Amino acid sequence: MATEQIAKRELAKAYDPKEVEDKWYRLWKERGYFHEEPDPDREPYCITIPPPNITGSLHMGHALNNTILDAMTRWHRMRGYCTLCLPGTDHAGIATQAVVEKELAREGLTRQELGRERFVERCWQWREQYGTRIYHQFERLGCSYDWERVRFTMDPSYVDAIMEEFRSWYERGLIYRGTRVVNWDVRYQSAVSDIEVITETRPGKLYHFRYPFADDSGHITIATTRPETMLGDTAVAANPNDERYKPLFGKMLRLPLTERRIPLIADNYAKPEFGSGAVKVTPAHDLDDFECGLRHNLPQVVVIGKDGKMTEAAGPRYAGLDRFEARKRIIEDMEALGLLEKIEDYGIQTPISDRSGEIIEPLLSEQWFVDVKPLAAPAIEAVKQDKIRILPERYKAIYLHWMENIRPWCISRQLWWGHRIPIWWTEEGGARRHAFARSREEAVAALGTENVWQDEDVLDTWFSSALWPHATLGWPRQTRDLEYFYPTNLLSTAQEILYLWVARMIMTGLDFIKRPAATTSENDGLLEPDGKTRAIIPFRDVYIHATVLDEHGQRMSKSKGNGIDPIDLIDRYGADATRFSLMQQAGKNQDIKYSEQRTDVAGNFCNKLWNASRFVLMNLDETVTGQLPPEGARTVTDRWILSRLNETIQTVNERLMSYDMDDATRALYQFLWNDFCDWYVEMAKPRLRAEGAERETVQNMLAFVLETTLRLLHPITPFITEEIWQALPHEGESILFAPYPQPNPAWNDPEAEAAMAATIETTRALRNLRAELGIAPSTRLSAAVLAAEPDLRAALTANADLIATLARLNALDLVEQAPSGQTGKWVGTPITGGEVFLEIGEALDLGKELERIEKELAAVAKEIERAETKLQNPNFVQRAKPEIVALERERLAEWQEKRARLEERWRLFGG
RNA sequence: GGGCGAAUAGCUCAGCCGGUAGAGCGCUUCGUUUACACCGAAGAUGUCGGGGGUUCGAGUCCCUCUUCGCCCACCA
Repeated sequence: MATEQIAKRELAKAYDPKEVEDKWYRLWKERGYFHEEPDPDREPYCITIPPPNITGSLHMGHALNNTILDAMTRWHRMRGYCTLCLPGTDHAGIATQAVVEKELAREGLTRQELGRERFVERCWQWREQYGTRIYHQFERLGCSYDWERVRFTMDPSYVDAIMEEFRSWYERGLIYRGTRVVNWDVRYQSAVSDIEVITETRPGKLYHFRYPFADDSGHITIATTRPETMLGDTAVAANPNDERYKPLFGKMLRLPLTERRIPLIADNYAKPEFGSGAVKVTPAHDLDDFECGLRHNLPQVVVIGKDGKMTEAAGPRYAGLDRFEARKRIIEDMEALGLLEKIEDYGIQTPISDRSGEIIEPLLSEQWFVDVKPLAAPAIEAVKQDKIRILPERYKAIYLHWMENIRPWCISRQLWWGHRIPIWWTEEGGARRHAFARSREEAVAALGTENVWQDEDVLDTWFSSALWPHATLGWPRQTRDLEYFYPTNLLSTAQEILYLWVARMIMTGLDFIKRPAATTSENDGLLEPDGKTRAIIPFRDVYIHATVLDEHGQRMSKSKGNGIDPIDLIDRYGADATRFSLMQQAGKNQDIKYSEQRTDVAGNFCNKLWNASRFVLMNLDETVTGQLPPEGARTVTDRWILSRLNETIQTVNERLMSYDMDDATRALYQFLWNDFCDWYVEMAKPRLRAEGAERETVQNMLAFVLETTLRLLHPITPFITEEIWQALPHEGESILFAPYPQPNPAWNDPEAEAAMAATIETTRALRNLRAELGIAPSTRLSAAVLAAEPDLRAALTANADLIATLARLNALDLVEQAPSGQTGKWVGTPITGGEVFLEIGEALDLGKELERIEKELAAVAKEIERAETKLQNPNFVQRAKPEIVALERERLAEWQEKRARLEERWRLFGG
């Protein structure tokens, strides 16, 4: 196949991304290019991709991230690393349960009607059917992931890892059962963790209620945004230093609408400056109140149930009402009792469940928690010591701050889809006991009775994804993959899951993966207190990519309908263009306003590459090897393009290394379009018309530079580069494994760069003259260059013919002195170190030419004035760095010379 | 309430260690020159958000204000 391509040495006339991309992806995959076995003779490079939810389909954030991941993978593969990029998916507890429940609802069913077992079966069916759709989308994007190593967070081997994690933490007492106020999602009827709650300021009301003293000696006013919780109040608190309440502490109040008597207590939690200074305390429905309640031994009265409806404890008048219905009735009732003092408009900080969008109900309930403090300590150290690098650097501080203030992690979820908590219970004589067990048998053995049942809850999805890097590589088994590929190299992800996921992977990695210090390097992790083992980091670099927003800077969301579908972009512009445009915008920025115009531009770039390649290919003889011609054969332009290429190679490698993909992409764009196409290819044209050595040299140069550029571009635009590379003379079976270009100091050539700069300036000056005089490009003229400076003369000697061709002239002569006495035939304009002239025949309008010269003179005068002012400032001359002063003097001299030449022409034309 | 980021041409964005403000798109004028009109050539376009400060010199460093965005936070 590949050999047929080589023999053809041509490309289709029009670039069709779809055809090229489908063909190559199939081939790469068939040939197993993405799969590598551990190779001890090479360095490993490994990425375990952030597993998308099985409910997910590719969005722009995925497209950006996976382009970055694949580009990094391809770059390292080409650099000779033994490379693994491991894909997978996440079972996504709440999200999946939600879609399956929705599906059931269409059939008129609820999960309760179906029963747990059958519901979980339905979830599995769903995942079989739709759970891997996104893999195909990754393929469309060109991701070179190892499809032989895909992992799912509910694979049996992955479950082993979760069991091991749970067992270890449970046995060490890090997992505990606790009764606390948790964030309750009323829609899904499950607890969610703090970081799955988003706070929104919503317009609302602040209600001021009066609570009378039990002895009818007056009342205390309290304020609340959630009146329905008052039914669960078990105290009113005021600040111990609040003079207004000091004499009253200990007195009892009558809680309106109930028969309850509650005390006025003193607690620092009450802020004297807020409202009346007194605050109602509802230990069962507010985290602060809960803690306050613990301090004062207050009863906890649950008045809102898990379904969001009022409980029996709320009293017969309210029980069974929805929480917001109850709120209305309570306000009415309080008003009727004359206990509603006032209602104010108020912006309420409202907790919203990230998943369901429901208002979170803080609720007292029994849950499983992980005490993460001891796990956080090493995770802080590893980042502080830069064993793990977090980029852009600003996220390091954010991470550290969060980790240092980390709170217990609620890991139980009242869902059915997920990993059921491996805890078994038994009850004897009213006393309950529990033990860790992977199965009923283990449970019976552990608890010593047949009367056992498993905990009903499942684990937080992040409890499983926290193990991703090592569990996907085989842990808890000591596999070859784990040994070789761990620690992984890069974790690139969105900023919103820095805490949810990244922090937790760092904690589990360091906690579970330990290796003998002697066999590891200092960079691999943290030395344990015993001095003999090392806790190993999960990855070396964390890169936080930008958020992709729409072109108006709005977050893309389904409800707003402003999302861009990357697959749609790929269909219309090609995966290469989509990837290129994403990489062009992927740097250290916080967000990307994505406009389709960027993809369009990237598509044009691919097209340009395609056509330039067609040109090169159609000008190659069969004998061309694509080897770099020997130094002696290279012309100034050849040396120049090599020098430019070398700089590009250096920039691209450096910038990829620091995750400045935007800079790398820009450098490639500019090199290919401006240096290679605009100048080198144009200058190659006349040389290709020559015969023999001259033609052969330029053919080989074109092939060599283009082939190198393709390799440089391949991580960003994999498909088009493979297609063209196969048609060019090349070594190897696929560009995937071709060596990535490395800088070669020998190609660095300031002399050639200077000569080309002069050539370009001269060409432009001539074109500009022509355009300003309105001479049709088809009119052939003669021109002359007066090279007053030896440098300019040297630079131009070799390129005069090329300049003539590029400026579309009959001939360009290098002359000793300005053509004079021929007013009306010659026009001229100064350039650096000399002057260019165009012989335009008799048609010149003298008045117009004078005007043109005067315009130029005015511009030059401005520059001279600026430089002179600067140089006349004694402070500048004395204090600025000498080389800066010298440079300024040089510039002034240059401008003065230009002025002299212009003035001379002005006089010549009768000014 | 804390923290972070952004503000540069009409639009989207580059500008590293302070030393003559750049690109792409759009715009104007030309153009079928044997790769490309998804192109080429020539052009026009800026109080670098405001105000202070440091400096011979500030888009770049410091302070401050304004606007927008993000993250964190238990204020009823």
